[in-house]
Amino acid sequence: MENIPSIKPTESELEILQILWQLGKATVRQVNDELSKFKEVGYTTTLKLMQIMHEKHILSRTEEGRYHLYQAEIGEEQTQQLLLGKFVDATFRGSAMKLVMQALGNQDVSLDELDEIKKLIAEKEKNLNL
Amino acid sequence: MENIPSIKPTESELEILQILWQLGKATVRQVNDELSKFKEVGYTTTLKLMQIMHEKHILSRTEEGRYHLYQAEIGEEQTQQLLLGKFVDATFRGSAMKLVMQALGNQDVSLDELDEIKKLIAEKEKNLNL
DNA sequence: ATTTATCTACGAAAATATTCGTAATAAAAT
DNA sequence: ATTTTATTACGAATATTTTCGTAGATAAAT
Repeated sequence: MENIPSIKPTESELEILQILWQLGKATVRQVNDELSKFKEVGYTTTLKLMQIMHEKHILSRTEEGRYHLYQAEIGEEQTQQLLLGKFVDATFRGSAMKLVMQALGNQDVSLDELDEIKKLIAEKEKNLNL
Repeated sequence: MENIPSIKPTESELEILQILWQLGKATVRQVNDELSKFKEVGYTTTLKLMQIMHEKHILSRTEEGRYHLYQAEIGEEQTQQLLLGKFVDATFRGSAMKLVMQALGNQDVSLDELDEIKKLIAEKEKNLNL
């Protein structure tokens, strides 16, 4: 880990990353099984994608006997941060504020979660006031 | 307007939409000039894209003498909402909460803006408590 | 009136992303 | 031992997105 991602994973790559962030290490078969739960995808398609991701150093892999164990080389939060920045720029013209307002306004967020957000805001305000 | 967007504009299309949302109506030349401020792009490239967007009913156009005036057919907030939903799913596994936390934590948000967000949260809580 | 500049239409090239077929290999099952 | 199954490697086909060259038309400039 610890390779600041500067290139954006594609959508398919992100799907695979999500699975690997959850599983830690996994074989192509495992990843493909997970993918198959929500989309039709051939085994060799997944394989090829993971090989490409390996070439790009998005994934590392170790040989375990006959097969390969793959692992994400870029961190989840790190990647989310990168994608979030680009998304804010492209979709909200750089205004994180607008994005947050829309997300709070229209996506599902529970009371407890709102509380957590309030805490975070309080923290932030404290820091900004220094 | 009033055509709920279900297809996602591509990145280039979104760039053009951003400009048209700002300008209202505009010619290809105007849009291309705006685009040129932050990226190299040939006139015919922009033209072609806008023609394609017109075919897809993302843009409407009226003929004014020799040239065309284009206008966004899908609303800004509507589109942001659509893209936000997909983005939350793809990047934050559906958790708007996580997205908001990350956005507040790491993107630039001012004190005033935090205040606004607090107000929105208070509103939301009121509604949820009913 | 001719030339120059500007616009649209169109097709196709280039770049990028996704999918999959086939072959080689090795393990597992019969 | 042979067959079946599962795996990787590889190349190429397909699909999608982006870019741009060329041609035709019309207005503007000379």
